[in-house]
Amino acid sequence: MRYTSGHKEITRERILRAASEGFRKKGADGVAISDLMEELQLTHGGFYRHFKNKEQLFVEALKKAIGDGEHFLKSATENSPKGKELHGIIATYLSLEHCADVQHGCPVAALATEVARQPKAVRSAFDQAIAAFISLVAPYVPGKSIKERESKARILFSGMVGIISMARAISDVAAREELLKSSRDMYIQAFCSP
Amino acid sequence: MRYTSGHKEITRERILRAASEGFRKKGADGVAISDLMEELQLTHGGFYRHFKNKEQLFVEALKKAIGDGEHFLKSATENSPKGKELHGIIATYLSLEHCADVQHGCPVAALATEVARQPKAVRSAFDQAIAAFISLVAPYVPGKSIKERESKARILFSGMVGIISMARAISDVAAREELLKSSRDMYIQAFCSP
DNA sequence: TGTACATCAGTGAACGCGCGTTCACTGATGTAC
DNA sequence: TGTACATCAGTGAACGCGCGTTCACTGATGTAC
Repeated sequence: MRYTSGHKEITRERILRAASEGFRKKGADGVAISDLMEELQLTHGGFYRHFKNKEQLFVEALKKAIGDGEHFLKSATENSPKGKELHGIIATYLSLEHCADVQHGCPVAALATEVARQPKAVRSAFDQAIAAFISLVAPYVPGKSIKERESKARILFSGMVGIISMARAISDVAAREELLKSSRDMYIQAFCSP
Repeated sequence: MRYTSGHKEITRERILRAASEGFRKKGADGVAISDLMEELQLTHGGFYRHFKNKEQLFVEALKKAIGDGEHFLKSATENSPKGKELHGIIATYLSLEHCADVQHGCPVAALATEVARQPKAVRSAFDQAIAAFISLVAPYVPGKSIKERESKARILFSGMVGIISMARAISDVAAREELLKSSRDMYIQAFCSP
């Protein structure tokens, strides 16, 4: 072979990373394969040595983004002081930094309205993302039963997704920051007290 | 002229209505001008007698959808029993019917993540939609000052947008209905008590 | 009232571009002998 | 150890399609005279 062993897998990973950021930043229809490959100093023809087609790329890129999100969330809660985990999650999720950094942020907040129109394979991956978030967050949400904690976690997550996607759509900077700040306060108050 | 006076404006309105529903259902990139015109039994060439280009169509269609939303909201609150207006707004917005009927539903919930990537003209229209919703809803939100009511209305709206767009993205029907039901209860409880 | 011309909403062929996908080819390395 | 052949990640031209946009044309009605 022309390249060292493991080379192919490395290239595949590079494509996936670029795609997972590209899709979040530019949307499901906003990423052209030729641009994506060019970004990695490759030509578009080689893409099909790694993926069957663009849909497969989208699904795998979404899963990658979800995996990153889980990892981030896990390490964030582990590094939070005991009893302050949920507070930390909310403050981070609704931060100016997360809002400004679409390409590295939560894929659900970046792609929610578009995913609703995607084929089944994509939507199933999405279901997984939500389930993952819920099971990671639920333990820190106050509530009498697991069911209640999970239900609250779902509402919290959906709400925060809405805030971030709205904040990104708003063109007025001051209004955006005000929304983030006030919702952060309100969500912490609503979800972090027993 | 070949057509009766007022004919042109009627056609323009028909195009706008079809577009405003089409964009909500299929997304900003999902509506082809030729399909849109065919739906109205017209040919694609005539489109440019009515609109400069597709971007203008999108902006005007979005504004139309926003106008419809305001109208709907206004009549809904007027027909609610006194003191129950906010309860009615939340229950309607988070209903199964609204969730299932994207094309006639809230344009913000249908297009939020895509609008963030659109040009300024679109995003300004979006800002207006939010402002309109807020000023219509704020009077019914409990709070000490106008500022507090408006701030709460913004958080409520963003949260509901998130719930609906997530519910639509989720492929599992039972999970979707559970999310809508439980969030409806929680939002009513959180926002409708003084 | 009748005739000639202007208007303009709508038609449909054509253009150009972007983009997903295919395919014959390259050339460095691995393997068989 | 050396030679012949196979492999396959990556190349870049080419294909085909969808779609936004343009444009010469149509033909019924309005207007000027």
